[in-house]
Amino acid sequence: MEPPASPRRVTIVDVARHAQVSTTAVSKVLRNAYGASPEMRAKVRRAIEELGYRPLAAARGLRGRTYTIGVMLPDIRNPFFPEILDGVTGCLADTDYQVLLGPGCNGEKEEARVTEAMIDRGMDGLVLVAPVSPRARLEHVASVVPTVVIGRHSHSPKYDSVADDDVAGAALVVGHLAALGHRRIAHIEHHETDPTRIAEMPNAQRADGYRQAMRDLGLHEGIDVVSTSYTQQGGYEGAKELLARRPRPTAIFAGADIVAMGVLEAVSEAGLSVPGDLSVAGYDNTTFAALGQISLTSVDQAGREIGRNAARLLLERIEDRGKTSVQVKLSPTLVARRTTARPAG
Amino acid sequence: MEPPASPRRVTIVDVARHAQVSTTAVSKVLRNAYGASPEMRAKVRRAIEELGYRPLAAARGLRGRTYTIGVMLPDIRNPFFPEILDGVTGCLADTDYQVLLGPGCNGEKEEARVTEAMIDRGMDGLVLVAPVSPRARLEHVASVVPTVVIGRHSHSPKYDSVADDDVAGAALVVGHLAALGHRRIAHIEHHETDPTRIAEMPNAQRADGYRQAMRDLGLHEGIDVVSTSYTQQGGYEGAKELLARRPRPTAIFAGADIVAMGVLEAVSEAGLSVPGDLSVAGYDNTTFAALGQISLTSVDQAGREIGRNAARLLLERIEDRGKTSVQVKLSPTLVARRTTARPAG
DNA sequence: CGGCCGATGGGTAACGTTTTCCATCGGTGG
DNA sequence: CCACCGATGGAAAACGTTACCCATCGGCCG
Repeated sequence: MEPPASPRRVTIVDVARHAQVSTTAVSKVLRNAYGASPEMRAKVRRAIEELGYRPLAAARGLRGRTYTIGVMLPDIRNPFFPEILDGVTGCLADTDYQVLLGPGCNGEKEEARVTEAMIDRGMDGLVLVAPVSPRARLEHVASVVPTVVIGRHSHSPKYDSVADDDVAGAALVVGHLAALGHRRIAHIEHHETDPTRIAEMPNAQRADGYRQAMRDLGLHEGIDVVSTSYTQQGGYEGAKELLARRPRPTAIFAGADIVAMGVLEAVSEAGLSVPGDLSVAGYDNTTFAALGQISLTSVDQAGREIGRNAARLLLERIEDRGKTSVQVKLSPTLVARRTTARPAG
Repeated sequence: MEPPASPRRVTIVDVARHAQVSTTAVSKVLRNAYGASPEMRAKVRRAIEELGYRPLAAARGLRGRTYTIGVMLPDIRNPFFPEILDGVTGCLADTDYQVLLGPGCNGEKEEARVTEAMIDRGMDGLVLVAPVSPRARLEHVASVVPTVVIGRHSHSPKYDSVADDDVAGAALVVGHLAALGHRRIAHIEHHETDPTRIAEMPNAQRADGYRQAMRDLGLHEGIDVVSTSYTQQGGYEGAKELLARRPRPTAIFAGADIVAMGVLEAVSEAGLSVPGDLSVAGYDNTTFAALGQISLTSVDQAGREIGRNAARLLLERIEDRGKTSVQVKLSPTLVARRTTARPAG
């Protein structure tokens, strides 16, 4: 009575038979390959339509491509990453490629597992967003499959990279606060331990950019950096420490929005008001920052633009694996909101 | 000088040769299949280790499984979904299965594209989180590949479903507000148009639960529902409308946290204070809600538990595609925070 | 008119696994 | 001692697609 559970998938053979041509011909049409006349293409396309044929990626992957791009995000929770993803998918929407994401992975081990899994699944290209793995690991991945790395300030000949200019971003914040009249501007950074990564990571760049901007503005004496981590907890602890200073800083530049959230919590707990007693700025311009209740001054990284560039570079590299690597550096912009104002007094 | 770009991947044949056995034997070991002695297993495993062999999922998929589970999330931005994802990956961590995510897809068309893509890629099972596609579509997917649906209150014989008891969740909120002394408790719902979906969608259930709870508590006259959408904008507009009522409601139950964010914005714009002039509650207990600056009373859906259940059911269904379908309904809990209090006067 | 060439179409061997057999072998019950 | 049996191992045929190469066929050039 019931139709059989799995009515066997339509294959390229079915299409070929239905269109009265060879499987080779169908394959050529599928790939827009050379060697098929317009009439043939039309005939085959009709047959594909009529039969509802869809090529099986696994089978394609065995010989050619899987038409799949893998994107590795370090943390799904970070509201900055969806922007990047939108840029990537947007750029790939008109192509035959399909984007698949790895599950959030924090830590080298998880990263390795996910990248391996993607390679095993024959992905045609990988986009690694803010990976924490050492550079050698990234280069190994890139030697196996076309790869674009987002958010690392590295210049590898093996892969392309796209990143924001974090030094400039930090300078924007410092400049903004200084223009408001702040002198004692403190910074909360993410503590980096691994020496092989230290120069490449955005957090290090932001801290460097902060120091440099302070010096450039003649605020050398106001430099004050606390090392915790890019988490809400890290922001809370960092702020606790900074609020105990005498004299107290009049502004805190948190290295990430989530850090700023922790700062705001500590500040409110201390009975101080923002921006009356203290200005606070974040980084990433996440959804949090834009919320009316928070309205956090932050740095916007143009995530969509980053994603778009990454996708474009990846497609180019898939077409020509030997091409010389490219580094794209984009300029962030400042979004001033209600957590920053002139210092009191 | 340089090693060749792609030093050919290690295949099962290499392993077989290295271990001096047949490829069949290696395959058996890989799949823990019957017909291999302990010594043989040890020998093969050693060879795998020494050669760093990893099976190619694409090739496996052609005959057997790809050991890949696809998870479709409707919107990466919604901070509730990562919880579910954690539950799924956690449950699958000890297995050979790898989770891959579809990119955020809002709308039926995108959903169809992503599910098709996953099927084409030979995924062994699918987890669909809060899909908006009509039921017939879901059943079609489920007939092709083992599927678990999260967040739809449907009872299909073709797929398992896991959902929260949204009626109970709404009752928790109403009960909480009523216990605080509120009588005029308004609700902002997501407007559902499609009649085939209406009973299944969580938003409809929440609205129903709200009405029912109000009646049960004798607050029939206080029932007031505004239909907008589950977005910040929807919350903003809905609140505008509700704040214009005379008498004004003393509490607003937003159908989702993101809606509550819009409500808070409108309330603050109107010069009213929360919870002094108005209590506000959300739903989903997202990261937003927990932020100290927001501290929104919300309903926690135990996302991790949902994900865990979904993964478990999916594994069972992969093992036995014919098994009768199961519906799991979990109980939400209320998280009272600082946006709800006794009404003034 | 013969040879060559570009355009078109197809035959067939991969690709790396799993699956379905079949063979062997030592032991065991009759 | 023979037939049978469970345990073990392997040969070979799938799986659905693409890549490589060859065949054919007009037309065109010399």
